[in-house]
Amino acid sequence: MPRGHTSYDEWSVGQLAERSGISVSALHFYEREGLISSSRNAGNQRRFARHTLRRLAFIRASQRVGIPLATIKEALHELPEGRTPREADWAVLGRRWRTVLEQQIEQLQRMREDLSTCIGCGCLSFQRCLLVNPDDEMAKEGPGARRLMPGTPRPER
Amino acid sequence: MPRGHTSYDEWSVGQLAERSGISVSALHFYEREGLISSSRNAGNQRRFARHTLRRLAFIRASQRVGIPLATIKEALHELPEGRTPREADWAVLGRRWRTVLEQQIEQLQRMREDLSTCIGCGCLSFQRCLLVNPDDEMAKEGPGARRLMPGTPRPER
DNA sequence: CCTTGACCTCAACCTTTGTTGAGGTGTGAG
DNA sequence: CTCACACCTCAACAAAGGTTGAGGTCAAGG
Repeated sequence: MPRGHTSYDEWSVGQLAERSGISVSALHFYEREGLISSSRNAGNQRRFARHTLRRLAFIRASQRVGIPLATIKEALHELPEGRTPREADWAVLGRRWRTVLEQQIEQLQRMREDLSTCIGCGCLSFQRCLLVNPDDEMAKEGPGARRLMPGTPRPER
Repeated sequence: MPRGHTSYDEWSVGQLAERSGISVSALHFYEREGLISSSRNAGNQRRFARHTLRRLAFIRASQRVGIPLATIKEALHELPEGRTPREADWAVLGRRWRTVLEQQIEQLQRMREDLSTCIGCGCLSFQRCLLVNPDDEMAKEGPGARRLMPGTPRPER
């Protein structure tokens, strides 16, 4: 360990990567994108506060739900800037995400319904059910990879 | 309508695009990628069989669930090549997708649980719950945009 | 003293899912 | 006959979410 003096309050990228399971390059990327932040030590190396691990947990969890980084970033910007976020601060975000989650679960359940009723019953409305989904907002999105999230606005099609 | 003679059995890209709500460029793309196929008329224009609309419905529906095109393609290749797929053929795919759907719904529900128990109760295991998700396969995936699907294998990290 | 390991920056590249545009063909209508 | 319109191909670009590599710094251990 070349760069000793492992403080209890600050972690290097390497340590953070190891503890979070997120690669160093991804951490750099997240910092560039403004999802996490760090200070620098005398040798210009990043030092992350301990609570960064929570931000990372939140980021990863949100990604698993299909929320794009840009949206996650917005949410994270609602956390207090100066002090270490408390349980209550996270709870606010948690409640917001719950709503999103519930919508997505509903989406999937509706889809599951469609699959069994439209295909299962042999009716002819198969493609109407699947294709012309009445409350399908995603179809209006622009180019690029599609995600489950209603997502950020994009240029017109 | 310059190119008249609208057969009941074959559609031009334009017609298919209009009926499916999928752009012409996307249809070209799907054909290049082998998700749909067409024959050509005398003037080298694409002619799609009527049942292509069902394939498209299936593709769109699958995408809404977060399944990548490569996986959808594989599934579609299980449809009979020669004849027009029947209800029963689609039902097979439908059942497969149901399984995927159910897994994803479970994923999301577990996540919702985690959010309320780990954040809501104020316990300290927040990041353990969210970050070290025991059956999280996605974390092992490579670069690129992440999707909800367990997905196709990728090069090592 | 020199090597080694962790760190730094910056630019280039990767995949997915398409869109956009340039340049060309074919045909039905006026 | 000419125009407009739908179609064709091929190449380039887009956005998200990173990875990879080149070239350089710094401090500890042999």
